[in-house]
Amino acid sequence: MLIERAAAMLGRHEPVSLRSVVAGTGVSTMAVYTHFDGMPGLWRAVRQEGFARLEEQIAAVGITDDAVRDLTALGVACTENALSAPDLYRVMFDAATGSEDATATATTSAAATDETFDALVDAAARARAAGRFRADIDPARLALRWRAAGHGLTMLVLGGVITASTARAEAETVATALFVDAGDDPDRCRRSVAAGWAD
Amino acid sequence: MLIERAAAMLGRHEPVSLRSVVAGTGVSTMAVYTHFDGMPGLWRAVRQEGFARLEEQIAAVGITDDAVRDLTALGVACTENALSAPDLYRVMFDAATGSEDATATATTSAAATDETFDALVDAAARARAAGRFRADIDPARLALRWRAAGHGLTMLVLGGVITASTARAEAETVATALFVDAGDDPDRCRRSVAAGWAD
DNA sequence: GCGATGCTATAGCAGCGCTATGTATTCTGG
DNA sequence: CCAGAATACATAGCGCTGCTATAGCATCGC
Repeated sequence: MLIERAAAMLGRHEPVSLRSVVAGTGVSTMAVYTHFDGMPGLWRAVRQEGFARLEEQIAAVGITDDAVRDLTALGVACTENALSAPDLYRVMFDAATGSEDATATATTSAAATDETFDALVDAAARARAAGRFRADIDPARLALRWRAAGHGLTMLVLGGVITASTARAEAETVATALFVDAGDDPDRCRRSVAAGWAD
Repeated sequence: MLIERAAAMLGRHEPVSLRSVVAGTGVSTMAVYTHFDGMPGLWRAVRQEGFARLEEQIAAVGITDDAVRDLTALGVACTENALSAPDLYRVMFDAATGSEDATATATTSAAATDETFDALVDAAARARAAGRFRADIDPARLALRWRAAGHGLTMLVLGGVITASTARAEAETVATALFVDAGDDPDRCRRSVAAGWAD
């Protein structure tokens, strides 16, 4: 399928153009228009494919009785997904790539993000129910803070500003700071966060 | 100059192309090649212009005796700079935009980031010297955490995933969590962070 | 004054996304 | 089972992109 092909070319740092993506497949450029309504539609499909892969990786994170570990591990899964396919990640979250209308991209990203984001919110809610976080903590807000911080570190890695190992170390500190701020016990939080990276 | 023109067109959401940027200026397309070595060079120049403006806005943040407030305010200045010119911010930090070689963009961003980043590191160092942070805190690492979190929230706003007001609220919580984690007194930290937004 | 050097304008290249058009193929109704 | 309708296809070409080769012009050193 053209979507997988586009994603593969993206990973190989090859330019993905209307003509290059259909070259060798035997199909013509018109197929892109009948199936995807043009290149913006193909980018949209690639974006959804990226979110599907992210969702898959998110689902692979097991649920344990340590919800704080789970919450950490979910964030780690997002980051690992991004670093394993940087260009795809950029297509997913950067409205400029694919030169599509920014608002359309935003809608797609926001909707697709919600699904993968639910897992983090659930983990945060479970942690609160287990007494790890204060009762007045909004799980969605806490998950957003954690996800946004990870997203920022990831984007800086993708932009070449910092290295992946630096981001890894700082993410651990940030996670601990956020979760302790939400009410978790510092020592216990540190252990849970560390466990979140231990596969 | 073509750089300002390109930045202005970027802000007006107009497509910035070789021909469109020179249209009306009287100069020919060749000027872009003699002065900027092609479109990638022009994007590089626009990026530097963006960092210059950011540096200007960073410099406008006054130094007070409350270094934590200053550190917060510097992060706020970065965010405000981004939201006031979203497309320019994307060009600055997104390697894909301008379709330049990713590594070259990374080098430019990393180097230019260092200069604007120094102000945050200095503020963090002053806060540590004032006893607000623990002695074992690395100012550069703490500043990176704060900046990365703000960057992540900003990118999500630019991507349409969250609103600016949501980012504003979460940034305050994140800043407090990070600075308290670094050793600051919770109540005092909250006041300083809040003051960071109060212009 | 004059040759040399550097900048500029023009024309044209290959590539891009996209569309109009004619053809083939596949569903659908009787 | 077959005619008619609807859909998907390949081709050719449009206007645009970044870029470059060439020719003309200005300026500077001597």
